[in-house]
Amino acid sequence: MARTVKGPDARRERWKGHREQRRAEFVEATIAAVAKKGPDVGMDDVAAEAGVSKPVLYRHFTDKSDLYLAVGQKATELLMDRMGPALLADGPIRGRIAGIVDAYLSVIEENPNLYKFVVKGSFVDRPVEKDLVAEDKNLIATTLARILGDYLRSFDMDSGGAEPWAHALVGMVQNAGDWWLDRQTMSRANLSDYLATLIWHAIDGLLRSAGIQADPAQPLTPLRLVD
Amino acid sequence: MARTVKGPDARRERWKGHREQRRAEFVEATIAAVAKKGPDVGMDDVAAEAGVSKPVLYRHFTDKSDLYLAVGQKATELLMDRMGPALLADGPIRGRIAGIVDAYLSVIEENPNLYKFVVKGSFVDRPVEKDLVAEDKNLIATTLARILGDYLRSFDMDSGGAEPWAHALVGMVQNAGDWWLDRQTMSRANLSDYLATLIWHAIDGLLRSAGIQADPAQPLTPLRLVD
DNA sequence: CGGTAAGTGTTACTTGAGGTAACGGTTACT
DNA sequence: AGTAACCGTTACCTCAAGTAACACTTACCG
Repeated sequence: MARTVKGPDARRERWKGHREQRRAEFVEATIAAVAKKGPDVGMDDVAAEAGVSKPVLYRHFTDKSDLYLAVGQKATELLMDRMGPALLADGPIRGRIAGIVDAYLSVIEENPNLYKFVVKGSFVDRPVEKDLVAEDKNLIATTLARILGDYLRSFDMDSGGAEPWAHALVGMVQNAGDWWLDRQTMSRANLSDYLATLIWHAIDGLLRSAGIQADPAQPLTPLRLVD
Repeated sequence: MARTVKGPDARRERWKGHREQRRAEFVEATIAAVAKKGPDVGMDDVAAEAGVSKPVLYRHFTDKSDLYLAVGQKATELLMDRMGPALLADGPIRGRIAGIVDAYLSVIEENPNLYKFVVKGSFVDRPVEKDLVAEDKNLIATTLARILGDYLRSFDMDSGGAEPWAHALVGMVQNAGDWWLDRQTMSRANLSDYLATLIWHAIDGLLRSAGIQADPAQPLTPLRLVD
């Protein structure tokens, strides 16, 4: 009798890990199928690529858009794994900027097909309720806004522009990245440097306009006031 | 005999203007239908909105994506009518920047639904061969690159960055605009000013780094060398 | 005025891809 | 032995894009 207490049924738990692994496997299959047949593959194609027939796919994903979201999640992970450290890294400001920009560019350079697939989003017919790309951009922009706001406040400057500026910077890097990905007319290092230069000058200009002379080779944090 | 030379047949020409007018009418109907039923309207809905049945629509548009392109074209016109003058306008550089940015923001502010419809592009199932949004961005970026390149060259500076910077600026304004359109937490004038400030500082910084002191209140052209 | 080339419009169909029903087999906990 | 989870299949349903076929109108053409 007492043994029935030990949990609903071990059979229910037995597969927990397995299901996730299977989903991941289908996500990979989708990416592979997209690489082969372009971004407008069908569910049949994906299933075939996974060596399986359609209903199996639908046991693991409720929907085409569910599958799309899973692929997007995977892409988000790839991106954030690289962006996170770059965003949090400490050090000279100019170098930090270049690091963040280059982290982004390296990810899209290494996974151009996946990137386009997720961003264009033409895989799903109906608009998806959860816009992963927008969420990612928001997450990055929010982080950036915090960093930037802190930075400005550390100089006792008005930080009202931090949020719009953060979103502006995100769009800036993304669009420049898109352009670069299409016609690769310069090296990644070159582009990173151009963009970092632009961003640094913008920030430097903001500080100058408040009468502050910042050194691009100096880290941010040491400058922070000790409240 | 000689009269047969005067053209194939007047009956063929009779409708030329009419067809275009009809297309425009359906484009309007599409915009209206989208406003009513969200961005995932069907062809039936559009036809109904126009007070007509589906095959009529298909006499004027080969395709759903053809209709989408026509709507996009219309949007492009709206945008370019406002951006063109702003881009070509002469005057103090700082004001020019603000003018260009504000021109863009005013268009998306006045036509938010149309803007989202065209940019999200979820109306078409299959990816469209002609990416209008990309084309528009390219056109603007190219114009910007020319202006910026000329400006830098007028100071005998390296203009290699003009192209990536132009694309960066386009993405910057677009993304900030998207963010602003979603949560309208500040006035348009405010955002324009923030963005213009950022851009001006970036440009000013580039010049400074070359030892040039530019005045934001001075127009560009007078500065140009007289070759 | 008869012929014809454009247009107007309709209802009823075909097609293709997303998604489901219903069925049977396998594994391993209870 | 029983059963709860999975594996997998073929054959179907559904819905929206796009088409076929048919009928009527207008006005140029000879």
